Amino acid sequence: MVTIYDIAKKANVSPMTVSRVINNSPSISEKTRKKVEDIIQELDYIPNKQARSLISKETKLVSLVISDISNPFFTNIARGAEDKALQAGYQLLLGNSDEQTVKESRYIDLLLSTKVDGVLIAPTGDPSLANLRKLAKRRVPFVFVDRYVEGIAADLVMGDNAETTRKLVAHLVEKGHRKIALINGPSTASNARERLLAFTDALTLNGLDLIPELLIETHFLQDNFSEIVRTLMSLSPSGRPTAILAANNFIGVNTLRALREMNLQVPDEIAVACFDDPEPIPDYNPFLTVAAQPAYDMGYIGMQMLIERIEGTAPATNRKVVLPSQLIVRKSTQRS
Amino acid sequence: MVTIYDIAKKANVSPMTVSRVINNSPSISEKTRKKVEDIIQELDYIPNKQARSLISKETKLVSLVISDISNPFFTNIARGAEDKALQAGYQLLLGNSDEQTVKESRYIDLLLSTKVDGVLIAPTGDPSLANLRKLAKRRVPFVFVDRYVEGIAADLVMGDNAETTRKLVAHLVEKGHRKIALINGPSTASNARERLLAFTDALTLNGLDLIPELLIETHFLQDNFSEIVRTLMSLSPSGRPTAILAANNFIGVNTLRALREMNLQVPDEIAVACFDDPEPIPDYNPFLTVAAQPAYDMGYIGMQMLIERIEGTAPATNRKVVLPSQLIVRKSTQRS
DNA sequence: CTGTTAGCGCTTTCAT
DNA sequence: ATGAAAGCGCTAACAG
Repeated sequence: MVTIYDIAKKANVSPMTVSRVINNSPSISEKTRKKVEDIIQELDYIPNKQARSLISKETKLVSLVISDISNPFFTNIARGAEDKALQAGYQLLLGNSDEQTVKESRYIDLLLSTKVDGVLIAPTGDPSLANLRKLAKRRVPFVFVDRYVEGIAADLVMGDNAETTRKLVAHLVEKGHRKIALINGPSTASNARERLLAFTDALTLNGLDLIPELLIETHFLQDNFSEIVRTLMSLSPSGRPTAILAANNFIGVNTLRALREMNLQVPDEIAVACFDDPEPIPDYNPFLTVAAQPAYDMGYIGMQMLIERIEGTAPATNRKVVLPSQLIVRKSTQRS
Repeated sequence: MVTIYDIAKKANVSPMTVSRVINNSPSISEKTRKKVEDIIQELDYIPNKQARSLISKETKLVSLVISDISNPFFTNIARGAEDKALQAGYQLLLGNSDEQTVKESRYIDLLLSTKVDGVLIAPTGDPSLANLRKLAKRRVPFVFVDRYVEGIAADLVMGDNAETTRKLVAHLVEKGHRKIALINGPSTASNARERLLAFTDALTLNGLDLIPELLIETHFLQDNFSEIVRTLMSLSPSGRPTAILAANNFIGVNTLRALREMNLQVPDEIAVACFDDPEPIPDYNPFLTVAAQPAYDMGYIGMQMLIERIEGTAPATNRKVVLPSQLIVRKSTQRS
C-alpha cells in the first residue's frame, strides 16, 4: 500500500508536506505542490480514510435506517437520501429493520462501532426510544423521516398525516361511502397514531358514525391480512364497510389481494384506497387510489437536515418539515 | 470517548488484556475476563472499528454499485445483498451509477478511499473496465451481478438471457405475432448484447425474418422512448410490429406510456412484454407480461460469493451462476 | 513555507 | 496468563 511516507521519500519532502498537499493547504509553494502531486499521480496514491478518521473523528459515512428498502416508499426515500449524501461527500450505509425494534437495535450497535457521522431513521415505533438514546448518548446526530418517537427530540421530515387522511376520507365520502374501515399500522408508530386520530376526526367532520369494528390496528409489514379482511367483510350487511382505507401501500396491496381471494370485486363491491403509492414507476398501470407522499423529497430533505446537524450549520432548535401528499384517484375507488 | 485505556485503568489491567477480552482470546483467566467485561458494561464501551481497521486491513464494509435503486429489479438485488451482508457481519454501502460510467468511477474512487472489503457491481457497460481495473489493482475483490465486462475476470451471477429471450419470443410467436420489435439496451452492456443475440436466434428458430428496423438500440435508463415507439409505429402497415419486446422493465413501462400517448390499445392493437417485473409487490395488479428474474437471489448469491472471495474461502477459478427467469403472462400480451 | 514530535485507538510481537 | 513496546496511516500543534 502506498502511504504518504512513500510519496514523501520520493519527493524529498516530509510526510507533513504531502499531507498538506492532499488537504489543499494554502501554505505550500507551487513548486512543491506540483512535485508532490506528480508523484501522487505516478504512484497512484489514495489517502486512507480510516487513518484520517481516527484523528478527525469524522468518517463521512451516514446511515439510513428504514423498514424495508423493497417498499417503493422507502426506496424513494433511499434514493433521495443517497443523492443528497453523495452530493455533500458522504457515503450511505443501508439498514433494513423490517419493523423489528430488535433488528434496528442490532444495526444501531453496528453503526456506533462504525462511527457513522449521522443517521436518518424511520424508527419502528416508540420502543425505538432506547435505540435512539444510544445514538444521543454518543452524540451521533440523527433525523427522523416519516415517523418520530416521543420523548426524544430531533429534526423531523414527514408527511402531513392529518391533511392526507382528511383528503382520503373526503374522497371516499364523496363517492358515497358512509361505512369506511381503517386498516392501520401499530399504535406505537407516530404516523399510525396520527392517521387514526385524523380518521376519527374526519368521520365526525363528515357526520359519520365511528364504528369500532371498522378500526383495525395491525402492522405495516407482517400480518394475516386475509383474515383481517375476511373478518371485516363478514360483518352483517348493515355493518359491513363499503370502503377500506389502508394505512400504507403494503396493507393496501394485501387488502386487494385478500379481496381477490374472496372473489369480491374492487371497486364495484368494495372500494380501496391507501397511503403511499405501491407503484415504483407511477402512472404506468394505475389501479389503486392513493395519497402519494413525496418520498424522494423526504429522503433528500431529511439527509440535508442531517448533514447540517453533522456539520454544525443547523439551527439550535429542532426543525419539523411537513410535506403535503397528493391524492391520486384511480380505479379502485371509481365504481363503474 | 471510552477507550480500552479507560477500561484498563479501571480494571487494573493493561490495555492489551482488555483487547484480548474484546476479541475473545482464549488465554484469559475467567476472573479477569469477568472483571473486564463488567467494566465494559458499566462504561458502555464500544470498540472503535476505525482503529481496528487500520491494523487489520479489513473494514467489514462492502458496497453495492447498481444503476438505480428505484428500479424494483435493483431494489430486490439490494435487499438480497443487504440480508446476506448483515448476516455475515458486513455493512452495505449503496451507490447509484444511473448507468453513467463517470458517476460509477467517482463512486469507486470513494470506495477505494473508504477501503471497503469488496464490491458487488452491475457495471454500466464495457467502459466500466477502467473502473474495475482500479479495484483489481488495489486487490479489492468484486463480483458481477446482472452484467459482466469482457476483459476482466470475476465471479458472476446473472439471469439466463438466452433462455429468457427464447421464452419471451416463443410466447409472442404463439400469440400469433410475426413482426416483433426489440427495444434493447446499449450494446456496451453484456446483458443487452446477449439479449440481441438470443433474439435474432429465436426469430430464426421460429422461422421469422429479421427486420433491421425493428431492432432498436437505446439505453436502460434515459432516452426519448416516445419518439422511438412513434418511429416504430409509423412504419408502413406491412412493416409495423404487432408486438414489442422491451429489454428491461423501465423500457417496458415507458413503451406502454408512449403507446398510451398515441392512443394505441395494448394488447389489442399491439402487444408488449419485457424483461424484469416493474411490480415491486408482484401480482397485485398484473398487466405487463414479463420474464421476471430472481433479483433477490441474484443479490443474495452475489453477496455470498463476494464474501467468500473476501474471506478467502472461494475457489480459485471464477464462478458463473446463471439463474432462470420466470415467464409471467399477463394482459399486455393477451388479446381479448 | 516546511519539518519534527506526538498521538488518534487499537493490535501484533515479543517478553515475562 | 498478562504486559511493554512499537506501529498501522495520518494530522494537530508547534517550531523554525
